[in-house]
Amino acid sequence: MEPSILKNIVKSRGLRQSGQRDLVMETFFKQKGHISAEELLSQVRIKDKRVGLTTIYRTLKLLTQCGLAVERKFNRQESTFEPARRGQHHDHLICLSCGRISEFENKSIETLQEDVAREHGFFITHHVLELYGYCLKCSKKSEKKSNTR
Amino acid sequence: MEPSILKNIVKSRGLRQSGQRDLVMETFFKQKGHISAEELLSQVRIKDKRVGLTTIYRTLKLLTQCGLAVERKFNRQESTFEPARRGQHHDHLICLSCGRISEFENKSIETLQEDVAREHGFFITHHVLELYGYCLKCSKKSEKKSNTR
DNA sequence: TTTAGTGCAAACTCTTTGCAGCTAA
DNA sequence: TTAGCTGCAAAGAGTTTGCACTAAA
Repeated sequence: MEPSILKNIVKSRGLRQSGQRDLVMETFFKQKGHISAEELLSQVRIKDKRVGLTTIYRTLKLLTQCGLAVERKFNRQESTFEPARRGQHHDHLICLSCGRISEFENKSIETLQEDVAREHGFFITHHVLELYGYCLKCSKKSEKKSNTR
Repeated sequence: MEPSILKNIVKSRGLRQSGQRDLVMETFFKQKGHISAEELLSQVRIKDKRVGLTTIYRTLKLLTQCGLAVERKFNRQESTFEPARRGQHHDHLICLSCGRISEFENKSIETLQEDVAREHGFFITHHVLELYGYCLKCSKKSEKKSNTR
């Protein structure tokens, strides 16, 4: 899916195709979840040890600018990136224990957001909705622990 | 309101009362909105030029740990802090043009969030809902500009 | 007198930039 | 041949930490 779009963008912007960039992009789109620059680097370095962090950042920036990647900052300092899926907005559940990130979509919430915006004379371009807490697995674990205590 | 709570915390933790910390806290609770460490420093330095950024960060951390302040990261790298109001959760509208932050509360959205969490077997501890876009003033400005163009 | 608090400078984390060499077109 | 691409090292921004000094109790 992505490769052709990518090649067009690379061409139309007068950019060059390069081995490193191809590898970074390929690796990025192969994984599905949220990945940090550092994590992507170590994935990429499995195939080519010479790639630098700078190239990772530059490629991710390029992808983000083209709308092919989305940058997010959850809890932490560091950014994570995920492949953009056209027209498919979604929000996130972030487990504070295991760090797992799941996604959800809820049209009713978005409608209510628009209502809020209207009341405030505000025009929404985008939003961030992140639910922090504990996933099923981690809730069960801590339940067990507190029972046997 | 806050001073007594503060003094109790300071006492109960074996901390000392100090001029700088008092000034930082006083300045912080006097303003209502969202303020960055850097901004708070310049406010504080109006009254006492010798206070350092370190003290600001240390005091804000203390307040955050005590639950008297809430740290938020909107768009940018830098954190902003706001006085916590007990039991009063609210979410934010952030104008991308003028940077103004307004607040709202919407129980229906929160109920829907709980529904989503239940579906995923997820236990929510807290959430972040930020609506980015343009406030009324800024929308009007850009409208004018594009009309006269 | 003791020990927490302070400011400075240095360190740290994550990200970006300058630069000289490299390489696709 | 000529730009864009690269990795490295250095620089940035925001925040934290080590340290010697100061000051509250």
